[in-house]
Amino acid sequence: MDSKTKAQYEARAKILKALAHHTRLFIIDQLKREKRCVCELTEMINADTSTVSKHLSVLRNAGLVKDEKIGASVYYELTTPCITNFFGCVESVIKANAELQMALTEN
Amino acid sequence: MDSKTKAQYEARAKILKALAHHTRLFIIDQLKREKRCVCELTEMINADTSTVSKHLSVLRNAGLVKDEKIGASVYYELTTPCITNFFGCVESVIKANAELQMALTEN
DNA sequence: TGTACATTTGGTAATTTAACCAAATGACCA
DNA sequence: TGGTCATTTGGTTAAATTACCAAATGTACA
Repeated sequence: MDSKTKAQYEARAKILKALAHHTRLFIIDQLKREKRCVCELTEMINADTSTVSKHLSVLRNAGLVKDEKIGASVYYELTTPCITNFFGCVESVIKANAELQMALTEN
Repeated sequence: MDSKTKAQYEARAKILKALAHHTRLFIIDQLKREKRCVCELTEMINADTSTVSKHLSVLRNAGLVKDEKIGASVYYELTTPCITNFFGCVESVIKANAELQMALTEN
């Protein structure tokens, strides 16, 4: 694997790393529906505001969301909604794993 | 976020975490083309065999690949090829980020 | 049986991640 | 201006991740 190829995979991995946390996946799902400010998201998620803010900055650094200040609040929205198309396939992996597990425990 | 919902997002995050490493993304791309054994993958990737083996076990634990022993070799293949459909959207995020970066550095 | 090859597993050190608290910054309004 | 709400940033700690080396396990074959 040459260094150029490696850099390309690293760029992809950066995006996936940003998605790879349950709180951030929840945020993505919420933003798919509508813009939300940090305080709204914080209320939905059971965590400190600073924790939610940091999750949002991870998503922002990956280019997955953008923010807009309105009054004292900062609203976040998805930059690339296609990102949620992926979850269908993720779900099918989860379902397949569950079925495999079922089949194994039957014995 | 109730505990059931949280568990669902954690299940998704587990899959994404398994994908979130440049070496594992490379492996996924290779396996999309054809089955490969650990030694073939190790030769393509510049890393120790044990490192590659551990990456494969991460993918296996997530249910993304399955293995089959043939002679002394273990061949890996994708369980759910749809996983690669996602990369198109990931690329579009990367491209958008690059364009944004260009626009910013122009000033 | 002995040797070589393929793979996995265990151990260690360095790095990254994530959560919370506390403090700083910024906006709004009485 | 002073107070309050919204958000971000810095600091600390605990846990997870990754890479490599060394050693164990399994397969094939002379």
